[in-house]
Amino acid sequence: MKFTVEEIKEIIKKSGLKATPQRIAILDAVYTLNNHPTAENILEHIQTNHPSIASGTVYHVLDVLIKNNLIKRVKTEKDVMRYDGVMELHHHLYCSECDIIEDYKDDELDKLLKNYFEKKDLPGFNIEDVVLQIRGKFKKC
Amino acid sequence: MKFTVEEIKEIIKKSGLKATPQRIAILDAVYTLNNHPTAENILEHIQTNHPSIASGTVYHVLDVLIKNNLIKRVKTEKDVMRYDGVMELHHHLYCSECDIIEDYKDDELDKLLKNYFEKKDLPGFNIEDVVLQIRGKFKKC
DNA sequence: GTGTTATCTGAACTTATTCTAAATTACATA
DNA sequence: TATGTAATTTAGAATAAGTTCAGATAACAC
Repeated sequence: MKFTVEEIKEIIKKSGLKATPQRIAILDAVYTLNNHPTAENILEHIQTNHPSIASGTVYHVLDVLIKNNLIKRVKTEKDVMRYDGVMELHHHLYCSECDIIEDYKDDELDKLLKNYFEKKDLPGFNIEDVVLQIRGKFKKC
Repeated sequence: MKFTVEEIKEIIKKSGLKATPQRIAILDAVYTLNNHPTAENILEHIQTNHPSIASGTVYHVLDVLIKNNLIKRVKTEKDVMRYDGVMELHHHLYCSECDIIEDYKDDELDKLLKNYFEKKDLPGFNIEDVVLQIRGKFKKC
């Protein structure tokens, strides 16, 4: 997922947000650091070109981007938050050895789940989306 | 899931651990506070009967219980960790309005997933288990 | 170009969790 | 039942992620 600065600016504006350099840099970082970066990772990455962006700004901008559906938080078992710029439905491979979280996408699986949950009614609960946590180990680990 | 103190003691010893009062109280709390408690919730709960258990002990004991497969961490989008005493395979309903995480268990679903992942080979990854994050909203919320 | 309002900065603050060194205790063995 | 020892717990200090705030700055509609 690689966009030009202009494209990122457009994405931000389309959500009704002001396209500040900070927001552009941070959204660009989430797109570029493809492996579900932490706020710390993002801060580090943007510091090369934008040495003066405050860490508080990174957290604040990330929240704004989440509220406007431009990025998502990733569920983990750690107390550091991680972010995801891929908004289309996809699943996650979690490695028990390393911190890498990899995307997993398969239409057959999504159809299977859609079918299942259309038949199955969960009383008292309205489903918005269903994401698989596929836990295991990368062979290289 | 309700056990007597003696039963909990047995569960701990069966894992080769010393059955200290702290471990018994904390594991009991995880079982009793059924809705995926935080360390804070656990500390609060045990303080009634064990006012002197240190908060550091709670964190440490929880780690020990995890390492010995007596409890699990629950993946969330928050920076507070939550714990789960139910070790058999099950899925989770996450509410977007409140902090409740509810268990979801269905054999049909598990069969479906088992089938799918037996056919599908994820190259470079060995699957240990697959848990669904079912995101949505409780009707009461 | 200007004004208004949203946004950003930097530093202080909060809070969950970890660390550490000394004190205590479970339990195997005598 | 008493004892020794290694494991565990304690209390409090340390850490680090994330939040807050008031003043400074800047985006963009006009």
